[in-house]
Amino acid sequence: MRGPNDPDRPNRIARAAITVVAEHGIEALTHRKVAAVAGVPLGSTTYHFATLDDLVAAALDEAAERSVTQLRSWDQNLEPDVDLAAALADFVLASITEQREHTIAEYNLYAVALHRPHLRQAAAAWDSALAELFIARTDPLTGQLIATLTCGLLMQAVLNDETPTHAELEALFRRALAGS
Amino acid sequence: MRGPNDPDRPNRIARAAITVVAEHGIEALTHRKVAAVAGVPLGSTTYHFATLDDLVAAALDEAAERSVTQLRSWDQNLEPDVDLAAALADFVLASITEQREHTIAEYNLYAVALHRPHLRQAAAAWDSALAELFIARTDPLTGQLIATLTCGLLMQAVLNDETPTHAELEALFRRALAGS
Amino acid sequence: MRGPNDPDRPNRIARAAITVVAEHGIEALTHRKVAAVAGVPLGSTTYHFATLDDLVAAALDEAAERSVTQLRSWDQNLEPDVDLAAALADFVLASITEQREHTIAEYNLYAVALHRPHLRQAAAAWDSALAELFIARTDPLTGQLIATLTCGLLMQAVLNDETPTHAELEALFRRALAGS
Amino acid sequence: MRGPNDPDRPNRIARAAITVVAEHGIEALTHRKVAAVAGVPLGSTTYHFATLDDLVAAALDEAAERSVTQLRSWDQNLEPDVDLAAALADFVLASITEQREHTIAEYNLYAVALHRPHLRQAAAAWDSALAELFIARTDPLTGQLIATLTCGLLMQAVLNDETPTHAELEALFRRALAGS
DNA sequence: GATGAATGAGAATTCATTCAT
DNA sequence: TATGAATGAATTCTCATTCAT
Repeated sequence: MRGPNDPDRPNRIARAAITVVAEHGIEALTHRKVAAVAGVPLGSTTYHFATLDDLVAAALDEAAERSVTQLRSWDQNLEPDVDLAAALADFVLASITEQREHTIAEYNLYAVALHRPHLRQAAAAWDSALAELFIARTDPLTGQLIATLTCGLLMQAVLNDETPTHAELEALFRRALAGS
Repeated sequence: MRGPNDPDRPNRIARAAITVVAEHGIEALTHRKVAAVAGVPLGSTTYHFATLDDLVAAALDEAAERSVTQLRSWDQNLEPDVDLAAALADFVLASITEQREHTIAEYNLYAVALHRPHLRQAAAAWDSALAELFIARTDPLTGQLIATLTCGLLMQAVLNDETPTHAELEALFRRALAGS
Repeated sequence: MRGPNDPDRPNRIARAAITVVAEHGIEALTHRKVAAVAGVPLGSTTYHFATLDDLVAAALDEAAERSVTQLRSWDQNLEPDVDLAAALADFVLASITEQREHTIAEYNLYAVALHRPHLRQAAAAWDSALAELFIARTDPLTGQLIATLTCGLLMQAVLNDETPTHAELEALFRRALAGS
Repeated sequence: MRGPNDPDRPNRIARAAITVVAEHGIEALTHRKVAAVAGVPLGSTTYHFATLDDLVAAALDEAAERSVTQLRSWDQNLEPDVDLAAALADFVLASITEQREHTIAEYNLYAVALHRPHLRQAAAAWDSALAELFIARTDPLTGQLIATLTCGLLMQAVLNDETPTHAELEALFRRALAGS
């Protein structure tokens, strides 16, 4: 259902906003571009998100939620006796290849949250979810370490034109997990 | 010297750009705001940086350079027998308190670099400098680990309203250094 | 009765329009604001007044009617041997204090009528009523003089931040009545 | 001189604003219409008058100033032994015929001033000028009476489709002057 | 070299109006 | 009948950029 009464329209608009941010950056996020990408009339974007701020907030929420959902699903699908270091390397690689657009959008939106206090909560939620999940699999200190490391890795990796190898990533995680 | 012939004007403009980005985000960076913050005429900003893109690039270069310079100076001033974990915790804390504006600007500018390939080099330089420096103090794997962890920590810390304690930071670094 | 079937709704909407005009001026009159002030759904304003022009016309009619009604009631309640100059001063004072909002709205709506020929009739009606009434109490020339003077006084008074004193107003009216 | 460097541009824009208001009312005053009437680029209107409020204020000032200037010039050109009642009738007639556009604009702008406190000063200045001038020719009470009467007459006359006759106006003024 | 006036392109946003329900 | 979701048109306003001085 994609007509004027599509109840999913707000979501579609938010997802389009994520795409625009991923492709052109937050400074290129305009109602017009989002409308074009979402395939909805211009008025529809302002109808559902009265101000650009609302749109950014919705996009940030949506991105964070999708991210956490994906992370949890990844976590739950791990084999019981999985090699965590290798699995984490897989996760990071997926995040910067197939999920690249999404990861880039997320970091952009995080950057926006830096100077919009009311968006910080959503941004912090992802960090917390990451940490909690890894803590559950290891211990508080190691979990936090892995979480923060992952955050840094993703950021550095999407910024670099060269994708790190699985071996490099795995070595880092193995090293981080070593002391536990 | 602050007149029309001040040879430091380009730098002053670039620094003003960093301030604007730190305070209002990249999407609020305009020639006008920069001119106002720098205390120079509007025409001066376009004279020295023909397009807004040039200005962003200059700001990113300046931010990265300042950051690396500061990092190196921190490194060189460390006592020979310093406790690295504690020193790193100090560094992170300073980055998110006294240097907060600068750190925020830096992450904003990195976010911009995500979708402007020609800016990525400058952004990646900071990552490299960080890694090299820590590698020199430890070993390749540990150094990379510490560098990436620092990157993640700064990002997370600057996003959170609560400043992490020195103890928490130190514990994380100590844990990361443990296996070396 | 204030539900969907309230037969007074059109009137309530028209009165809300007067309030909006009084507070923010004709250029701020929108269906949305009127709906909010009237406490009715947005659709209700367009249902009863298909276009904004219709709404303005209804507001002008309502304002003129209220004004005339009030004027007549004031006239009928005058003591037989009243001092007309003093009574007129009372009337003007009341118009720019208790009735201030209404007076302001009226002048705004008159201004609108200046370039909407079909609204001029309603606007002119108030002038006529005023004149007729004063003529009945005096003579054609004096009545017209008093009416026009009142019109000017209201406009000037409502534009000035300082309220004229009763004595000033009375003196003016007494002077105007002097020749009769 | 009508090019980009015409120093009279702000004035021309303000005058165009008066024309627009006179023809279509304050609610139709837009930067676009003013630019079209003034024959200047759209950007020029916002360059010289950053907000629509500024433009309205400039128009009001200009209208009030022109009005006062004209009034003073009329006053100074009166023959020493002129019949004031007849001269005033002439003045009013001219105001609603040749000067009709200007008079209408003025009343519109006064209406705007009703809910924009910072514009009221300019509006009140015209009233004061009118009163002072007539007071100088008569006495305080009569002068004020004539001034207010003139104000009311102009308002009523521009609102009516029928122009009052010279005789009617003269009779009113003669009656108002009678007691002096 | 330096400046700031000028302008055209494009932004967010608002809203009258329509129309399905 | 009554509503409010939806949209396209129009508005104010901002600004990068150009260019005469």
